Amino acid sequence: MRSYNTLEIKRIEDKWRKAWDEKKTFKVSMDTAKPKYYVLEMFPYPSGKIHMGHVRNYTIADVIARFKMMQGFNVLHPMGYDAFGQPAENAAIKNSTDPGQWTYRCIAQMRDELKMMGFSYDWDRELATCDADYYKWNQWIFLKMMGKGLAYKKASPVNWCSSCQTTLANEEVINGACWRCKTEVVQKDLDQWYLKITHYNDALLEDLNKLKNWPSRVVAMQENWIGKSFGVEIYFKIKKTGGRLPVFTTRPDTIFGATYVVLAPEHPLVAELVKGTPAEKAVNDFVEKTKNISMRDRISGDVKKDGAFTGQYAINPVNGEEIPIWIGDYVLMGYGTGAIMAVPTHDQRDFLFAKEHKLPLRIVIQDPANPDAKAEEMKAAYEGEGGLVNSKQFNGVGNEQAKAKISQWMEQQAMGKITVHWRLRDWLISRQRYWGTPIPIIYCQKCGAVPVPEKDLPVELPKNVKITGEGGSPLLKVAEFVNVKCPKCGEAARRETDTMATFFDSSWYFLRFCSPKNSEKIFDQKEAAYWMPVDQYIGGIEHAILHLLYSRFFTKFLHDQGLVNVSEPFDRLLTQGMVLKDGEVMSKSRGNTVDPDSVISKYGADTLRLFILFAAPPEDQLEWNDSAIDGAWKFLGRVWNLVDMKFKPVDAQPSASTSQDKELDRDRNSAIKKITEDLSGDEGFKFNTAISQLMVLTNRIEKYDVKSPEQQATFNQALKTLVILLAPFAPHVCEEMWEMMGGKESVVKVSWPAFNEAALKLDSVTMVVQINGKIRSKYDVEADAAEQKLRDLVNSDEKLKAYLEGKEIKKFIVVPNKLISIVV
RNA sequence: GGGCAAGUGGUGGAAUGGUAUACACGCAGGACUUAAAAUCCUGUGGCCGAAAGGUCGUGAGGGUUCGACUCCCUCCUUGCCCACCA
Repeated sequence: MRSYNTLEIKRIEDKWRKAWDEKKTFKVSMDTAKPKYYVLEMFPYPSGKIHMGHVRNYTIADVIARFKMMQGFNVLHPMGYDAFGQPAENAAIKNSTDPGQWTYRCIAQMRDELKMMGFSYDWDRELATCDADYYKWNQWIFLKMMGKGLAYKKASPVNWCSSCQTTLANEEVINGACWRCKTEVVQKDLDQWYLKITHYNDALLEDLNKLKNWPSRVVAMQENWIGKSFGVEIYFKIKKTGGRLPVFTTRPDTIFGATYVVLAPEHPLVAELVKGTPAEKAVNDFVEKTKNISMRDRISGDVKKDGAFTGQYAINPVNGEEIPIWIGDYVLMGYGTGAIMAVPTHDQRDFLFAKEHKLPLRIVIQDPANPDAKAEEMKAAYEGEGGLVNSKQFNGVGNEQAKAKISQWMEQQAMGKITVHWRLRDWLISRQRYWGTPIPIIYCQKCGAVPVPEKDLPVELPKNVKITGEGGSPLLKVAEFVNVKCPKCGEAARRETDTMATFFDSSWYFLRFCSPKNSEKIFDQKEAAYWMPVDQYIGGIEHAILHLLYSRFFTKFLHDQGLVNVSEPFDRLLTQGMVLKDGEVMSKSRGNTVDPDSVISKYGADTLRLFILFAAPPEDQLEWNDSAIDGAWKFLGRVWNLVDMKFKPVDAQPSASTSQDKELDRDRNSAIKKITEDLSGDEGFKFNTAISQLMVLTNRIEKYDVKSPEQQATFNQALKTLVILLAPFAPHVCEEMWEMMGGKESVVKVSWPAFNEAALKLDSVTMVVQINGKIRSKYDVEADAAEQKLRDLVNSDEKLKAYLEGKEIKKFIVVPNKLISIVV
């Protein structure tokens, strides 16, 4: 008898981790004869220690990977590190170390911790984005995009984080603050590199329809972010100059109700409009004032609508009316044309602005519930539906219908143009930081911005650079990096010193995993054609927009270059829930973390894996519970004891003679069926119920009474099945038990068992009798009993007499093998 | 303001039209032990009842149905995402 205790478990886990490493059990290569399965978790930033969020994410992936291996798939399950980024620089400043050294040290530690969990990675494919042979291909992609006009430089107001001393993408600004450090973001005019993600507006939106196996909320979030809106660009005329003033609206049905026009303070026409007029000073003061307000305050939901009158008028093309031109801080330069027509009666924001500045109102849509409404008496804008009024030839038309009619009419009359506007902006990728991929550009006095020739890639990031955090790219101070010759004309030139946003690195790593060692190409096309798409992707919901949108963009670009044959990278997506402690997200700053290390040293990795999957469905939040983990430990101990003490090799065929034999075989088969379904993921992965089914089978096996060699064979068969089914969840201890039961090779090489439908059939079933919807009796009857037989049973039932006597049976409903429902 | 989830015992959760609370945690009682830990056994939604049994019960209210945690309508609460986007 071998005891089941912490020490023994530690010995077993070490033994099998070593065996997997030495035998390269999880090494995989392309094999067109076998069906492939690519399972991938969002790779970590290597901060050193793994946390429970990682454990949860990677355990989910590992169970799927191992299950698919046992089902006979050729499974690609790689791991790598998203290794560029600011924390390394921050650590460098704090500890005066080199970001590179710090990062590689963290990677080494992280690798050890991942190995402790027993994950089934093909370690030969490991990569880190800070390796030059990885980021070389970042530069390559950048140049390819540039060649297609999809990477370009422009001067524009950008989001600037004064704490991180760098620019940020729109996607990195959360509620007007930096996503990383929560510092308020300010606008700065800078000349920066952009990727033209908007080139793929339509495809990114359209193809969301293909993502049937993504959580609907992620699809909705992306749809929202891309933000397609249909409307009309209406050409107002500026009275003074006769120039054209286009405004964008999604409500052309309200055009006859426009009583003023508002421009964004940043609108290029503002200065020209007021130059030399009495309004000039007031307007310029207002523009200055808005500039100094942070974006966060400007969009803080404050309903007060500030603005200033330009003294100028615009002419409404549909009726020739002259209406005042204002500027207002509620109009944003970044959307539409940066100018709006205001219809205060039917838009709440316009309503508030009109009230604030005493501007006129006119009703053009009649509220059916309040047909005699007076514009002057309105307390709020009416934004509902209704028939048009005060709208000339369109009076009486329903406003939804009027949208189309008026749009078409305006287009015919050349008063405007039917247009589509997008919320999605081009992606700003320049970062004034050191620890990232150098942007492969050389600036020459004569030739301008010259791409570094492909043969000169990678542009290597210089080592031993002093990081001070004092602003400006640290690379600026590295003379031998900056001063180069122009690749075109050979004259002295200057290298770009900004690096790429790290989201660039993670936008295509799943492709590199297909052939990570290829030094000739970004990836081997044949390998990518075989492995892509990722069949199952797993990660946190926090990447619902950023990373997942960028990855889709890159895949579409590389698809268009003919490099990859899929246009969407991830077939199925699972967003796992957060791990909580005491009702709050586990985090260092809250001080409520549980260290996976300490759990592993007490219980082993298998218990941790089992608990984290059992405690909640994968998408839900998971509340950490120190005592509940004992349950997982005890369960593994019970299975262990069965194998250790009750398993006895026997030369006999399984018995099926007694009812308990048949029952055990039925339990075995139904466990196979249920667990196979739960792990298939067709209706979501249900690890928690799969584990409960393993517990049920264990309970049944424990109760089974062995009295003959044949019954020992039945018992052995059930126990072997249990260990096989448990193996993806608790791989170390299952390898050991499999070996104890005579297994010659790794349990992951054993085929996943099939279930026998016939064995699931019950001889007798419990049927429930309902009278008027209430349960009044139960019978054990043979399966598939005829209705007449059930009627006889009901009629002879003494218990039911009280309910049936003297009453007429109106309905007699039989649900086969489940229940009888009687209505009296 | 818009969108998406979710609301079930003391706790995590199960059941997607058919016996609500599977499986665990916790708790209570018992066995083993000098004792404890570990392990094993039994019980465990509320109320009434000695028991048999009855009755109520899945956020609230209504509806469909022989039958509703499940479907429909109205509302409440919580979480997440988006948001002066015209």
